[in-house]
Amino acid sequence: MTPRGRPRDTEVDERVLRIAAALIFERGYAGLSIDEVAEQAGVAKTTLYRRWPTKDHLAVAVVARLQADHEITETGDIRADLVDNLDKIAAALNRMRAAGGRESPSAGVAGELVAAAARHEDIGRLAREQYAARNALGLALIERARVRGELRADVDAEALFDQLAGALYYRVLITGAPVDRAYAERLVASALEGSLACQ
Amino acid sequence: MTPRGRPRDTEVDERVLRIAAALIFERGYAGLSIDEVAEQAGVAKTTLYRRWPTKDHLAVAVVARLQADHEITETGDIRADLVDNLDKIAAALNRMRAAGGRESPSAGVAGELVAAAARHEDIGRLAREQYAARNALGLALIERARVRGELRADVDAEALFDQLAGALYYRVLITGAPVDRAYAERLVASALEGSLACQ
DNA sequence: CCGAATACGAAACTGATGTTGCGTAATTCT
DNA sequence: AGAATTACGCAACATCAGTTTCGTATTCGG
Repeated sequence: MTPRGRPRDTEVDERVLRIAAALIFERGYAGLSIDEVAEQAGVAKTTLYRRWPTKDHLAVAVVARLQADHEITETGDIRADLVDNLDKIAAALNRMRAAGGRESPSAGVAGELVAAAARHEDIGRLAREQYAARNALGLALIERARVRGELRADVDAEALFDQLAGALYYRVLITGAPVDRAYAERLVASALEGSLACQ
Repeated sequence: MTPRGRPRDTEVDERVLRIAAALIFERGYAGLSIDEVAEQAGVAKTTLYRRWPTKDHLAVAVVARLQADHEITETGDIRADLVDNLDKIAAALNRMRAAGGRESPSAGVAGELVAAAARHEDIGRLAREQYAARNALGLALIERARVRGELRADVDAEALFDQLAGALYYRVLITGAPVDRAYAERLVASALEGSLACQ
C-alpha cells in the first residue's frame, strides 16, 4: 500500500504552487517561467516536471487550488437561486480574468486555460468532469423547481442552464464584456420570463 | 500614395496561408511550425515574420480566411431567423473544432484562438470588433421583431443574444458537448418561451 | 541616373519548454 | 544488512518561437 521508493517531498508541491500562483497572478500566464519557479523554489527543474508534465498542468493546478468549488445554495425561489449560482460562477471568472494585471476586456488566464484543455487530453477530460458535476447541480436545482411547480413542466433544463452559464463565459472569453451580479439578474429574468410577446 | 521601396510579393501571402492552413487542419495548432511553413513555401523565416509578427497572428489569418462572414437572413419569423443565425455560428465553430483531427469533445483550434486573443492586444481588439459587429446584427434582428410585435416590448435584446450565442460557445469551448441545428432549435425555443410556469 | 526606402534571404543567436543521463539520497521489502 | 525502487539535483541537450545582422534586390522620387 505504501509506495516503494523514496517518498516525494510534499513541501515542494506547496512551495512551487505558491510561487507559481504569485507569478501567474502578477505577470500573467506568459510571465510564468518554469525555470524561474524552480529557482525560486530551490528545486531542480526535473523535480517540477515529475509532478506536472507541462507548464499547462502546473497552471491548471494553481488555478484549481484557488477555485474552491462553491457549494450550491437553495432558498426555494428559483430566480434567486439561479442568480446566486451565476454570481458565484461570475466571481470565479473575474478572478481568472484579473490575473496578470490585464485591462478589463481581456480574458486573461481564463483564455489560456481553455487552450490548455484543448491541447492536453487529460486536462480536457478533467475539466469536462468538473463542468459536468457543476452542470448536474444546476440541472438538479432546475428540476426541483419544476417539480415544485415554479417552472414549466416541459422546461428544457439543459438548454436553460447552458444559456445562463454560457452567456457568462461568452462575455468573458469572447466579447470581453463585464459580468457582474446585475448582469446575472438580467440573464435570469430574460431566460425565465421568455421573450415572446404575450400571446 | 504608392509605398516607397520594393513591394511585397503577394504570392508569398497566398502560398504561406495555404500551406499553414493545410498544416493546422491536418496536425492542429501545435503541429503548425513556422520553420516548416517557411521551408515549404520556399521563403525565409524573416519574410513570414514581416507579415505576421507571431504564430498566433498567422493562425488567426488562416482561420479568418476560411470563415467567410455569413450574411444574415431575415424571413420575418424571429424564431426561424434566430435558429438560422445560430446554425451558421455553430457551423463555423464546428469547422474550427474539427481542425487537427481531434476527437469530438475537444475545442481544437477554437480554444487556441481564444488564448491568442487573450495574449495579444491587437488580436483581441480585432476579434472583439468582429463579434461586436455580429452582435449588432443579432440585436437589430431582435429589435425589428420587437417592433413588429413578435417579442415583448421590454425584451432584453443583449441578454437574449448572449444567451443564445453564449450557449453554443459554452458547449464547444467548455463542456465539449455537440452543437448542431437541433440544439439551436432547443435553445431558441427555451429562450423565447421562457421557463416559468404559466402564471 | 542616383539615392532613399523597403523587401528578401541566409545565418547566427536568444530564450523558453521539455527531455535525457547519471550520480546520489531516502525508503521499503526480504 | 542488502537489494530494489523511487526521488532529487545537476548538466547537457533538442526543439521551436522570435530576433538580429548583413548583404542583395527591387521600386520610387528627384
